[in-house]
Amino acid sequence: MSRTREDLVAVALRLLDAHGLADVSMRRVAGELDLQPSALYHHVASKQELLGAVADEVLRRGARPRGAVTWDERVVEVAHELRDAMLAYRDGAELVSTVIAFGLGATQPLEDLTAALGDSGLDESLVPTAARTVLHLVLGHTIEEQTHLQAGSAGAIDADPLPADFGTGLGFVVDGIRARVAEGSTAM
Amino acid sequence: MSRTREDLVAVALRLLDAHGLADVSMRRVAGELDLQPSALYHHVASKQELLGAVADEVLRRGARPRGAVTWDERVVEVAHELRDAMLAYRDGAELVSTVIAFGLGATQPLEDLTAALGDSGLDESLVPTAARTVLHLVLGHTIEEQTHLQAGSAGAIDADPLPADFGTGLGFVVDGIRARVAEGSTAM
DNA sequence: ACCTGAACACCGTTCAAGT
DNA sequence: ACCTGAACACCGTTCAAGT
Repeated sequence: MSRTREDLVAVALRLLDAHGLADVSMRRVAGELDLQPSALYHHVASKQELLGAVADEVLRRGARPRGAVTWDERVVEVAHELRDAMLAYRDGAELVSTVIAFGLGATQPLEDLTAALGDSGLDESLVPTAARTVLHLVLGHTIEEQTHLQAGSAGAIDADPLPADFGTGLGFVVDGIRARVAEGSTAM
Repeated sequence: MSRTREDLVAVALRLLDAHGLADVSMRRVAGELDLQPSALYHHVASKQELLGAVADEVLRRGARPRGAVTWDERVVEVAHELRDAMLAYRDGAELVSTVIAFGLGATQPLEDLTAALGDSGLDESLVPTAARTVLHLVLGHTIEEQTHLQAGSAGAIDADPLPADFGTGLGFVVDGIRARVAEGSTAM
């Protein structure tokens, strides 16, 4: 039977979780599918496109029902969902960050944050910046957290404390946005 | 004459700025110095160590005299210095972020932010998280800004607006930290 | 449409041997 | 101490040819 794009994504995701991002190569993916490397290019245009699809799959699998009603609780909810989705796969945070940086996928989190902040009453010219500020914090924190966790699980005496607390860092940013929301509404 | 470690760093920095991070390879650096690739390993232990030294050099060259006296002005000053230092070299933000993530250098910015926040009156247990929150924002924002600027200079009709404003995003974070400082001092 | 086989132009790193 | 030469074990991508 002929392989599908979904087969490539599934194999790449398995290699990612088992061996890390550095071991997700086109040649390895092809080998797992008993194909020549060149055959992959019938299903994806490039390795970057494949990684984009893998990142989207990581986020899709981490999707959860949302319960928050206020904008600030919604932002915190989306941030936690994103973090947990990335932590669920080895090198997940590095993968998603890379894909976002190169503009090849993983656009949902920014859209969700933008939607939540659109309901905040924040001046609409500030919404894109606020959404990106939250996104950058979540990505940066989670890369650091995951590196730390993976380093701990492979060796070390075990479980020294994380260098930063996610909820606290997120609180700084949300509090800063909230202050600007209040400022805007009193100026009206 | 025999080459020094500083020669490798200088060549790598030149390749970085001229061709981008992807073109900084051990073989290219060796070629520029008329050396065999294996000869580089007499001066650095690995490519990662060389990139760490290059990142430190980028930051060293971007160092400026500091004028701010209050903790919040100092944080903003350090943040702008870091951003400008990275923007001064092609792929500078990606390089510094990678080096920080892998723990191979570029430790000065976090130290500077930690020092500034140590004078804020913020509960000392929150200082590491606050410093990292600022650092993650600066790195994430600047990677995005530099990608956008480099994409614009290579092609496009030119200069569409940046997706986020640095000062505004930094303001959200600093305001959030300031709110916690105020909270701590009233609780005392 | 899907795949093979072969090639092109590369990588980082190790190690015996030379001076 | 510093470097060469050769090797090892890889990369992403293209393209003519097969079925």
